[in-house]
Amino acid sequence: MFDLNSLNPQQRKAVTHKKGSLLLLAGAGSGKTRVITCRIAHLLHQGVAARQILAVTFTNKAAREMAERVNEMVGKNSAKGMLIATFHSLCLRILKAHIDRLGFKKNFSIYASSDQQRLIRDLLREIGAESSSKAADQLLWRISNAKNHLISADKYQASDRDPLSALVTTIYPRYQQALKAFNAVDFDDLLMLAVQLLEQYPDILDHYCDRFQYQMVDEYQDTNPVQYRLLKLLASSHGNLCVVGDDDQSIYAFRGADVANILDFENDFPDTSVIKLEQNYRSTGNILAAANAVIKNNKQRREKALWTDSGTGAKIEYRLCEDGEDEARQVMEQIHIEKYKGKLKYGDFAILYRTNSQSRAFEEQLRYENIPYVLIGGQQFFDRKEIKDVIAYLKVIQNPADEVNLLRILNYPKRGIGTGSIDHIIRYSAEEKRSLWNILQQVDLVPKMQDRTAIACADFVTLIKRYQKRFKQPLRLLETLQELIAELKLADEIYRQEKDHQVARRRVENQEELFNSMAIYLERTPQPDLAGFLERLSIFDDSAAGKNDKESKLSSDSVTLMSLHSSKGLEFPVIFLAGMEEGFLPHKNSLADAAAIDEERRLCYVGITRAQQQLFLLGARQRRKYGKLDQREPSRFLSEIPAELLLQASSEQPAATTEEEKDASASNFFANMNQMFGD
DNA sequence: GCGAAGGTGTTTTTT
DNA sequence: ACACCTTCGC
Repeated sequence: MFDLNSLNPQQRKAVTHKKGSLLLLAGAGSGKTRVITCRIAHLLHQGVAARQILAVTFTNKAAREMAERVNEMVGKNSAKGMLIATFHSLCLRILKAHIDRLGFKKNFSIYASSDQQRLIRDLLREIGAESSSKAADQLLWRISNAKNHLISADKYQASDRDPLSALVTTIYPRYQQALKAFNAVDFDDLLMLAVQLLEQYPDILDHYCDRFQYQMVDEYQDTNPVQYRLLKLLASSHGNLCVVGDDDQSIYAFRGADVANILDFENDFPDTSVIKLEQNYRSTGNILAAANAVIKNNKQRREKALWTDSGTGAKIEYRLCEDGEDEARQVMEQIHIEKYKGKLKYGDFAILYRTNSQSRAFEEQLRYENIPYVLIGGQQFFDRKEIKDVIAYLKVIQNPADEVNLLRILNYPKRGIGTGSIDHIIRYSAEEKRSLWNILQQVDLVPKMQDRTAIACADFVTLIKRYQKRFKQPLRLLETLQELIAELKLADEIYRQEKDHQVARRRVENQEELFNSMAIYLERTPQPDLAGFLERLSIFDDSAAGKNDKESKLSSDSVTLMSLHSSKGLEFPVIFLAGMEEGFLPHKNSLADAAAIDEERRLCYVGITRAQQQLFLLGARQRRKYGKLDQREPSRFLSEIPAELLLQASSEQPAATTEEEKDASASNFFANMNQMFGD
């Protein structure tokens, strides 16, 4: 249970607020997650049924953590029936129940970026346009943007000022048609189609309004127009919407987030109560002072006065390093020192950076030092070809209309259906206006087909159908997956294609990781099925990913590596903010645009405010880039931090490359240690 | 259908 | 620098 007296007056007011809309402006570290969870507990306590409560977050991690905390507070049983979901999983739920009204079948596929890419490139090729992956990415970006702004394919307008938009007007409708023909939706469709359903069908809207009498949204400053519309619809009948956010932590403008949503909330929802949470319970005074000093350089923001009563704490340290490798080494050194000095665990440290590619140097160094770590984000696991191949099979088994994935596996592993035959079948399917799967089932009716190819196609169809049956047995999902991979002899295929045995073995092991994902899924799901497993995979639930790191999973005492974006909402005793350089933070793509620079500054603010006790800022003088050396400048944000808060050090050492030099740097580490504890 | 050779881009952030 | 992809010759 929780104690209302343990909350400060503003928090208490927020927790006990019952009906009507509520805007909670919660500064970093002001205990907002605690307020949300307490509020849920309080509602339950007041007799609100769990199933009437909806809490929406942006990330699966946040959703999971919130659910855990509520469970701890009120017990698993009382929390049963409550829905804590991300925007995407909430919408997926809505679609799964009602998507047939929009002309899709319930076994629809979800297209992630690689599927989208393939599809767009095919469409570009069809109309004879350049179909490079870059061109496809640009188009997908535009289409995604349109969807985020609720602009459907028929409403999309080309603009003279935007040379690419003409192409979007041709491709976007075709893309949507193809998706529908393949019984597939993409990530943005999850939201857009859910909104369409709620707008077009009052009975569906009523059902959800009625079901979710109390709604809470975390990180409201990051909502984009579709998400805003969705919330507005869901709260339309009762207005019991409680949104929590901080305009200073708005960092998702690039995917359509509009800070105006939080700034105008009071106008949108009449009779809104506004509560500000300004007391910070996370960081030391110095860290807060630095954060405040940086963020105050932004013009458009709600003035907030974060304060703490927990003392000034240690100074913030800035290290100017020689290069990227040196930067990583400095972090390792500091981890050893702090761990020894402060009796900290590895799990108390996080290394944050602007771009995921920066993780590599740290990973190498952590591995070299045998320090356990977890890498958050970067969907590289599912981006691996060998994983995508297996998932393609599963998607086709689930939904044979999915032609992107059907074509991916039709001749993989090789079964004697060459590119010529495939082209022939595709052409025939277009002429007959029948789906590929439809044609394949009666491939003997296709004219001018070689017998051998026809037999191969028929065998393929039999295989898929056989597994469709097998995967219907929920208790044998794992075994069936293993049988499928064994029957396809995918391991042999990998060893045949990949000459390097080490690499090949790694790939095979990666495929086997999917078994772990499946096992985890089966453990956690009351009524498992193939569709549910695929959903988990495509919605990037990192718990479903099984993650490639077994050790760090088991002994969760690991250093955390992640991008600034994924660090939002988290906190660590010691934070290393790496790459404090112009071009990284602010990122080079935002240098020309003042609004973008402000967003980078908020990103910096987010990073600083993750630290509870100690903050280390690092940057390099030079970095290796495409093999060349690149000179770097310290980030402008560094100069916005008052000098008296900073302890500066610059690494004089040239980059150590040989083993002897590495030893030298190790002895240097002990020299530093002695210096620290000498007197 | 295979392998070699040459060409390309990679590095913004997420569901 | 390197991995990945496409293309071309067989």
